[in-house]
Amino acid sequence: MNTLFKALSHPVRRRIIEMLRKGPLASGDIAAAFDMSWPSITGHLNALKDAGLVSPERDGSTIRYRLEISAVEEAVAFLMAMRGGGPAPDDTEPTP
Amino acid sequence: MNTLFKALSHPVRRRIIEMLRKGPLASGDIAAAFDMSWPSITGHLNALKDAGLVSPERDGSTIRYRLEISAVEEAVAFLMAMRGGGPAPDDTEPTP
DNA sequence: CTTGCGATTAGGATTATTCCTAATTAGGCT
DNA sequence: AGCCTAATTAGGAATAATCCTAATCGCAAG
Repeated sequence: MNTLFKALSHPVRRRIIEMLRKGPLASGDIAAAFDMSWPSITGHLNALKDAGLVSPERDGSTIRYRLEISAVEEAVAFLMAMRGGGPAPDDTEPTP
Repeated sequence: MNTLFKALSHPVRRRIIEMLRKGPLASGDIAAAFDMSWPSITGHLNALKDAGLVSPERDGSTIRYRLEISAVEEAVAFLMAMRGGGPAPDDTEPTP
């Protein structure tokens, strides 16, 4: 859960998620959309992957990243549980 | 929006939010619930306040913090817009 | 095999977070 | 006034995040 919210805490990573709403994109296409070096984007993609928010799939030489909507849902559910009257959500996985 | 998600990205801050679900709490009561110095908790409370997630109210010598549910809703709405088919959410306020 | 393109890893500099102790402010009480 | 409790601010050390350039890996043609 911590990895998930940490991943969501950077504007570039949120923008990447938005870009992937319409479908998977190649790493290079994502990098081209930012005024930032390609290796930096790879770092952000790794953060998103570690959070379960995206998953890479190879297709020949290019690597496409697909949005994993379930992880977004997980974050939504957590926040809803946070403000709702139900049981307190379990926020395991403390800072490593 | 960035301040909001940054505030949500720390487990202690999320736990503070959970604590405030049932009603406002004094700064000291919050600090007592953590194995952490009081000044550190003050720092986290300031982060939450800057994000609009909590608001302090003085009552005599104690200061009580109240959860601002609207800010949580804002985060929920943003995430739902992120995975939904509607227009892309505006993620203004880039990294300062 | 070699060359080229897509992409990631490695290493390092810079900046931001996090947390502590010590000092300070603010209010209530005698 | 003086003192005590509640809480914050100040300053600094340790850690983590961010971003770059240079080097490397993986695959597909020629």
